[in-house]
Amino acid sequence: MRAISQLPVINDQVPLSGALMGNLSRRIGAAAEQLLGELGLRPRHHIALTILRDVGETGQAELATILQIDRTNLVGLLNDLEAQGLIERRRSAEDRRRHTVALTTRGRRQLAKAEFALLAIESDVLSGLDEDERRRLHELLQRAVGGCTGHTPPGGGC
Amino acid sequence: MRAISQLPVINDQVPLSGALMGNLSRRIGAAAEQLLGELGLRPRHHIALTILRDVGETGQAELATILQIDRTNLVGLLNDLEAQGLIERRRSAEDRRRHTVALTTRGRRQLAKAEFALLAIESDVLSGLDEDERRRLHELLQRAVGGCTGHTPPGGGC
DNA sequence: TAGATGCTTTGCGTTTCGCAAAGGATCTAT
DNA sequence: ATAGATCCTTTGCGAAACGCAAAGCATCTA
Repeated sequence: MRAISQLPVINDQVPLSGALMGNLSRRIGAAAEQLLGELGLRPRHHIALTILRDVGETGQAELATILQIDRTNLVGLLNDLEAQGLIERRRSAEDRRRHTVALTTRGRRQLAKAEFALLAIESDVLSGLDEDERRRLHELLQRAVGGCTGHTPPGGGC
Repeated sequence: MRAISQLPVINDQVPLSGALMGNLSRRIGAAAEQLLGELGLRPRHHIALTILRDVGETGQAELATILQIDRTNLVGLLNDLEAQGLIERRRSAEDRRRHTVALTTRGRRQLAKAEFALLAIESDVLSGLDEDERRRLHELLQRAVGGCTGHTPPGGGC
């Protein structure tokens, strides 16, 4: 979490927003990583939990696609989460080969806890903006992500 | 460029902007990486060039601090750039132990070229926003980065 | 019954970093 | 001047994060 690609500080002379967003999200990310660590999670665990909450129970193959990681690596990730009791693997009733993954109540609580703490981090990093501006920023970002919102389908592209 | 931590797609139920910015900057980053590759640059090269343009001629130790990377690794990065004639190492007149680094004219041109192309990428990724909204987004981001703008001093924090 | 599919495990190779050690050049202090 | 620090460079080691391929088990489909 200290690589060059992780903490560039760019004074964009050309109106490039990408660098600014990258900078801010990295600052947030750095703080978030530490915070999540205290909860026994790594960033990717948090991401996986979030996705699981949003899409609901899913098969592993699909989950790997959404997360854009290799299936074999997803296994280890899920093992971690399962060991902490945050998710459950269930055999699908229709196709008993499949393992379906779902958040447990404990997982839901942990996720909520993490997000509450993350909110505090953001307030801190975005302290240059007042309440109203933060709202507008969030709204603009959502519209920007828009178009291809809702967990980029298998293709990924947008 | 396909790691899990690189392409999370989060539907923030809690108003978290970090995830959204991360998402957008990663989309931009992915396209940027390819584009830069065609110019013979890697993202970190681009970052280094940008910093060099902004801060002007600097010693390597200071540069490493700004970039938040190890001095020993900076050497290789500079070797790459020097091999392409984008930067120059000069021995400092005051302290001949020091190597001072500066953009060459060629480096300046290459950087301008890269930024022009990056602008096109952003327009594409931010197509959900109109001209005016993009301006506002950029302004908000700058204000957010603000507070501790100007290349985070050695401490880094902000 | 044969073949395909889904999850898991293991192991290999790559890339990217930080860090430590050592050497040459040069500055600073005594 | 001589000793010690400082700056850059090189080399090598080790860790972490991934992709990928191979193989096994359970299960579905034809």
